[in-house]
Amino acid sequence: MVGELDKIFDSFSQKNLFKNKAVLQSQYTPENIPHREKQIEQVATILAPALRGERPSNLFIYGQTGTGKTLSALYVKDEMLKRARRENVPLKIEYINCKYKKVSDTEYRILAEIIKKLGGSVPATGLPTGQVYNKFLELVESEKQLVIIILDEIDQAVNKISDNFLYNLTRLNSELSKSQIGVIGITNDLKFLESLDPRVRSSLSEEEILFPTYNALQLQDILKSRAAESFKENALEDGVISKCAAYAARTHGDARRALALLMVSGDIAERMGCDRVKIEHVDMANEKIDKDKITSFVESAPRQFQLVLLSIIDLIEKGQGNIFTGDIYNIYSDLCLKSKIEVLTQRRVSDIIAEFDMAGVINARVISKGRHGRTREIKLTIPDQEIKKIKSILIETLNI
DNA sequence: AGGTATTCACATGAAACTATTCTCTGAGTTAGG
DNA sequence: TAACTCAGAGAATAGTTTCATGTGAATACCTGT
Repeated sequence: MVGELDKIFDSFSQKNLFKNKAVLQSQYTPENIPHREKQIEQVATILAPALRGERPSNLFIYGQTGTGKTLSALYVKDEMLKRARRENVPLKIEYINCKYKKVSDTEYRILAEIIKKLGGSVPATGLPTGQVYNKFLELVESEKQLVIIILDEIDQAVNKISDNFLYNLTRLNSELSKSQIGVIGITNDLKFLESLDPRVRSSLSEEEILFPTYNALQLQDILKSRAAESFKENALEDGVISKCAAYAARTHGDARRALALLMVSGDIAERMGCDRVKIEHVDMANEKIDKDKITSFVESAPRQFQLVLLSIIDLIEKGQGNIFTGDIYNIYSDLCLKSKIEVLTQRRVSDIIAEFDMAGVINARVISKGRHGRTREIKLTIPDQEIKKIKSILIETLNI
């Protein structure tokens, strides 16, 4: 049955360029990680004592997005666990991503997450944090073992919680007798360390490793090795890979982006019925990625955000050159009144605008107009042809 | 003319408040022995 | 009597409001020439 269906699907898309698309997705862990041998080696060296049952130094990894930090860390983690199992070393390494909301972005949730991974359980909420700490300690102490915790995107956790959490975590060892804890922090915020409390800094970053950005050539290598597995033979025209690499290198050498670019290019080529991926497909893919990011953000944004954005678009369409916070707020509050949605304070709207800026939907710059005060000057980053489409999405979802 | 002081229109921060979500607890209820 | 249900208590979060303070430069206001 399944085989028959497959045949149908196969004949449907004759121009199947992919061999295994998953290889290009970001969750995929490749066999070898090009141009990170040195970093991986360093990580391994630092963590190696764990295999002898000694507590390794706390480690701090930093580097821009898409430089292979997480990948390398996970790779070392897997290798070490394999080894530990073989040699019967009581070692646990747990990976926590502090960024994904709903999963863990507060002290409580992170702890709960760790506990869950260690095999315990706590209610998702409702317990005093101190009790969760105890539970965690109990769990670690329940047998003699070494626990290494990898905290990815650790900066997210800290600016949400305060660095007390890290301080506690690094100090826990003094309360443990049988077991020990090691912490690996990963961040892409290069200034993160400076902003930490000195006490935390010194204990957390006993060792530091910087993951440099990839240059275009290195990106090409990465793309080539993945393309070989993901695309069918001869599916890529010459120059496609270097074009992807070049685009990604322009945005601080982000490998993740390079891979996404390659994948979307392949999708586009496939859909257009081409039997090879051409260079122009990469250009289209590049635009599409930007566009999709904005569209999905806009679609999933809360109502109030959408209203604010709609106000901005209104102002743009009225042809005003410069748009300021005050103007937006006026239009916005009118809009709210008309559609009977409660009006938020200017303070809040100001924050919403700032968030749009962060998301890259708009480009806001704080300027001073002298006697006429200080405000944000706002430009939309959505290309003109897209504005209408976004506007209709907004109107539709807002149901105005 | 050149120098200071004001002043605007918000930005930016911190604290406090609100609604909501989730668990746990224990009283009251039910069903079976 | 054990199991079950369900309202209420407590804890925590997200999203906001309230209050407070900060700020860059165009303009108003001096000052001495």
